[in-house]
Amino acid sequence: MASVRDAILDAAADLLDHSGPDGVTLRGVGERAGVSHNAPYKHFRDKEALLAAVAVREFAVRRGMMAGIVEQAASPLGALRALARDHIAWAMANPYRFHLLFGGWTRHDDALDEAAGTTRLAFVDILRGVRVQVAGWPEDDERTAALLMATAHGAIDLALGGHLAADGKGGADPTDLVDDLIDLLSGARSAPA
Amino acid sequence: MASVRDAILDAAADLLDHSGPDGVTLRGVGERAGVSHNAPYKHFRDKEALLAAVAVREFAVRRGMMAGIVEQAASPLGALRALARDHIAWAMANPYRFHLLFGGWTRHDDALDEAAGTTRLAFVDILRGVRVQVAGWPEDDERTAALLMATAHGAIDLALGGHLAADGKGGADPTDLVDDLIDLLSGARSAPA
DNA sequence: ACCTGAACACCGTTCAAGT
DNA sequence: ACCTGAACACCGTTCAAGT
Repeated sequence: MASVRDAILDAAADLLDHSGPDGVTLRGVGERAGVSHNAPYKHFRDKEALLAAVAVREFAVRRGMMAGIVEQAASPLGALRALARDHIAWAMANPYRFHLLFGGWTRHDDALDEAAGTTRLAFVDILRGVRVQVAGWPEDDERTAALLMATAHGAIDLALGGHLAADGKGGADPTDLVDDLIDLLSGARSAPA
Repeated sequence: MASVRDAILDAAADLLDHSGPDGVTLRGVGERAGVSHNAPYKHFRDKEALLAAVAVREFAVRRGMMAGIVEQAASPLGALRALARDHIAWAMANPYRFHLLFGGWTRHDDALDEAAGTTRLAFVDILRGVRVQVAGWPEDDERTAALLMATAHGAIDLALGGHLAADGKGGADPTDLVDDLIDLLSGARSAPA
């Protein structure tokens, strides 16, 4: 085991976390993985395909985390709140991975599309449970999922970019904002106050 | 007029729109502006400072657009909805500019910080008017602004990345999602349905 | 099938000059 | 003060070889 392919993926993920996508150089990956600077080309079409493979692997890990959180939650609404907290904490701690998974992909990749789609459907499934539990919750789970994903994604991206200053009055971190939205969806009036 | 500095900024903005930040090469900028490939260094510290200057200029243009839209609106709530539509349309039509202005900035830049801050405050001012007009609207304008910005930003970024497929059931474009949130904030129950 | 080393066409940035 | 051309240290990618 511990194939060269896996060593290359590990090296790429490491470099990504420490220096961002531009820091993932094929030469650096090769050195870290103990192979030549273009050995990666025997396993991945090019740098973009290598990063896509890193993303697919991380999507699987995230899906596993989600399942564990849902299992331990006391209620669907509790699961939703725990998922949001976990997702935000993961993104803030791993900004480059977050951007890799949920940012724009330059090229279409079937495996990546499927990994993202499966993860999204798992989330919609959880929302179905919330709707049944919470009176007055919106009917359209796909649309509510899109709204929650948009707010969480935007809050994270703005916070990472420093556009969501938590200092001074009115400061709110991503978790606060998503909690506000969940309150609104639950029917509590004047949630952000 | 038409200083070399402006010609360099125009060239950089052009290249950005057509090929993204990686497509903004100093050599390309120089050629397009009719100067050598390192003349830009006499006007900007480096490539990052050049892009920051492009962003500052675009922030000013956007602020002017905002003012015009607010002037023409029939009510504060109408102004908010029109602003959201305009912002989303601008971002979807100019994805690289959107990412440049609202994505992460690698380095701190005073002019950029001020341009973004001024634009944000203008938006908070508009929300104050909405709160007065709409009964039941949340009290904390800064926080409501953050929530609206997060949702719009996230919806745009996900849509640009193809993560918000409008095909199939449950599809929703960014404008729909922001409208849903405004409905929720306005007190309409079960908005997304 | 998997890997290597040399090579090519790019980059951003620096520097010694020029006006 | 503003600009240029050569040069340096990088990149991603390709290719002819090697096992």
